Amino acid sequence: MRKNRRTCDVPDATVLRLPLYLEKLKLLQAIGVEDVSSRQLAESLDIKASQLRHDFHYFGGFSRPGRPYHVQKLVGALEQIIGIAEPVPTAIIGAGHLGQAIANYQNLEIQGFPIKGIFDANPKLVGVEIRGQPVRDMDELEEVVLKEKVKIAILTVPAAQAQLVADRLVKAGIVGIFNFAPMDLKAPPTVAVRNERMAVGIMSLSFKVKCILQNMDLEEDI
Amino acid sequence: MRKNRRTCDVPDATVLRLPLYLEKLKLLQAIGVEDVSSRQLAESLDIKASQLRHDFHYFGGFSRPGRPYHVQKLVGALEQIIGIAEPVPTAIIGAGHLGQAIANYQNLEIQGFPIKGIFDANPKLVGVEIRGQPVRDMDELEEVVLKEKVKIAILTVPAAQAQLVADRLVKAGIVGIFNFAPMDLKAPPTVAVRNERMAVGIMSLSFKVKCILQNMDLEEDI
DNA sequence: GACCTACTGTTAATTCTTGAACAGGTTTGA
DNA sequence: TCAAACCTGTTCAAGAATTAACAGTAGGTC
Repeated sequence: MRKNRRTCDVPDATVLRLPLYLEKLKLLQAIGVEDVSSRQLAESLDIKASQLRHDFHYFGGFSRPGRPYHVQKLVGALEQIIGIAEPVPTAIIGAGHLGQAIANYQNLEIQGFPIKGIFDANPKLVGVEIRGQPVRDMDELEEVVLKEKVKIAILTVPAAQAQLVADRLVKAGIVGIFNFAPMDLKAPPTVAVRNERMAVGIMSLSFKVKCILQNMDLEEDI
Repeated sequence: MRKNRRTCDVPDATVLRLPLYLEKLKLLQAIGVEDVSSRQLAESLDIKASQLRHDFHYFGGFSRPGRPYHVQKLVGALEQIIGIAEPVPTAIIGAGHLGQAIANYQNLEIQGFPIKGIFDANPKLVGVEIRGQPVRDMDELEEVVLKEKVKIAILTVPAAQAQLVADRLVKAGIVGIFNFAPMDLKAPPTVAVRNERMAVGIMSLSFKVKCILQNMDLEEDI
């Protein structure tokens, strides 16, 4: 019991690296590599080996000292830790371009997030088939969430409706919300929310672009 | 000159918050608010006021001591810093669902990133109109980048082609690449790259979901 | 004018992250 | 059997980021 609790008390920075480790390891697995050392794995991810071992140390016991990691075991362990050892039923709310883009992204299913429902309020979209399943009316939301035991909702509705929909999802028993609407959602602490902001991404890129251009100008002046 | 250089020597963590500040400030501006204190602004963003002042301190001189910030001035200053005071010509490479979703996201243009070209290798997509402009063939890429002075490219092509396209973009003189392909791009240091990984987002969410579910189980057991 | 309140810019302290170091354990090969 | 080459788990130091504290200014009010 204590161990479970400890497993969750991990820095965010580490949690964000776990998927990267998993991805690389699956790649290695696919080409038949059996063992990998912390140095090899870290190098391919452009981080320090000590950091990787440090990260793994939060969970402990991925290898025995002296031996490199066993790729397959490590993949299994990471899937357990991330919580995708069992598929996590997922729904997409909002079947606009972004919702469709995500629904069509087949890797989602492979990575452990089968799409159990796609919803939209627009009657023109309801009924349209996306990757073999129909877009459903928002009315069916609670019913499907309950029946399919949906745990995670991917929210791609307009900002104006995002909080409203989120409240419905929370009431329906959703545990995690992946929000693409350009606004920060509020939810009780029993629901995990991740706000994905495209604007943040492109603006932080723009900042760096501006710096590069300035430096180029400076060097020209010399 | 020195000041410019200093302006770029800012922690990533701070840079990532600048767009959030800007967004909130624009909202305030839209409803006619003229002044805002660090405490008010920080509270609405769920961060500490001291952190906000600390962030602004890297650039300096947004207000004079004793007086709150002037919303309009602050918006202008942040736009300068982020590099969107002048529009930044942008292109989208890959007109699949994700590319179309981004192209249709009108806020991009408003926020300073006008789309000067949408490209795809698929002949079936070439010519299709998206928000008033045709999808172009990849052959035209270099020409358009040069003519329209495109600075940032949004990459939504399959992982297998991402690096190839990126190399072409770099050669063509692109300064920033916003990469949505599930792989880390390599580029020379004169080109800023931001790799956006959806898998990382949903998996880190899954980790938290798992922790919440475990804690709920634990409490039930008591 | 004097005082009180609200505010910023700046520095100092604290907390979090990262990176280095090292104490063993394992295998290989002479 | 012993040494050399690797390897991990763990601890410790260095470096960043966040938060708190404070000095000093501005404006309002009596």
